[in-house]
Amino acid sequence: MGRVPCCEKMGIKKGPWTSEEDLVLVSYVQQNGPGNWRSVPTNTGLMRCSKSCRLRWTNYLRPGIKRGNFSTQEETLIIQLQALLGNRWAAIATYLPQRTDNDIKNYWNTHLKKRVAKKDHDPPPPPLSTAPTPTTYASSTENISRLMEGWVRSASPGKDSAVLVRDDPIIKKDIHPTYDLESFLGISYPSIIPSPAPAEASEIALRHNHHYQQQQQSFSFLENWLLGGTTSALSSSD
DNA sequence: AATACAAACAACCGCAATATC
DNA sequence: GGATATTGCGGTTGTTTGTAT
Repeated sequence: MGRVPCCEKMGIKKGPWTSEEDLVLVSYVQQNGPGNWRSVPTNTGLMRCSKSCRLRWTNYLRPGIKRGNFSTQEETLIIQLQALLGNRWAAIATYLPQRTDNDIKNYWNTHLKKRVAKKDHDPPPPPLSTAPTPTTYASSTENISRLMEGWVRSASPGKDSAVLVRDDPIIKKDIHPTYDLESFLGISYPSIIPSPAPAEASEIALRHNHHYQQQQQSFSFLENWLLGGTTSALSSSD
């Protein structure tokens, strides 16, 4: 017996996700947590395969994702890590916790690969600062706000929709930067990633800090939105 | 203003690894 | 221990958007 597809092919919707679909997925994950993706289409009524749901969540809707332009530091880090690790995007992504592997991969393929090829003979990039410049770290707040923004325009806000972000179980299980690599690269991580420490301790610290930051952001926006401050919440999310 | 082309991004596909029964 | 289910990962493709002609 061969491997069965993750879902029936018939009736499965493909292509870009709509705001409504995003909301349904976010709402479901907030209630049930990520995982058991196979049951997501069944339980939500989404005409998407489980894999598509997982990918959408992982790459776009998951809390803590930073979107938008890559900073110079991030670029440099990606270039160095790619040189070291090759196209192991998931591994590289662990050093940029707020970027997805897909995002990094896309950025590499569209920007950095060419640049590196072009600058092969150029001097190496300057060393990374130990104090990363503040960046406009978006979180799920922005991701969700974007989809809500579109959704609010086309739907009644009274509609049964998102559930508050009350928990953040989404911490990649393999966030364990190799500290040897860190020292090799001459970098230090932002405060959310502790200095060399036992892997477990660092993961706990990371989880705690990450969790806290997201809660701060998610609560303010989502609670405002759900408690009636839709417009102001949307405009203040920037 | 219209068209062609390129770049950027989102999503899909297939395989591999891991978990569960 | 083997079969099956689930999840993760990397490569690739499709669509959208921006720019040049």
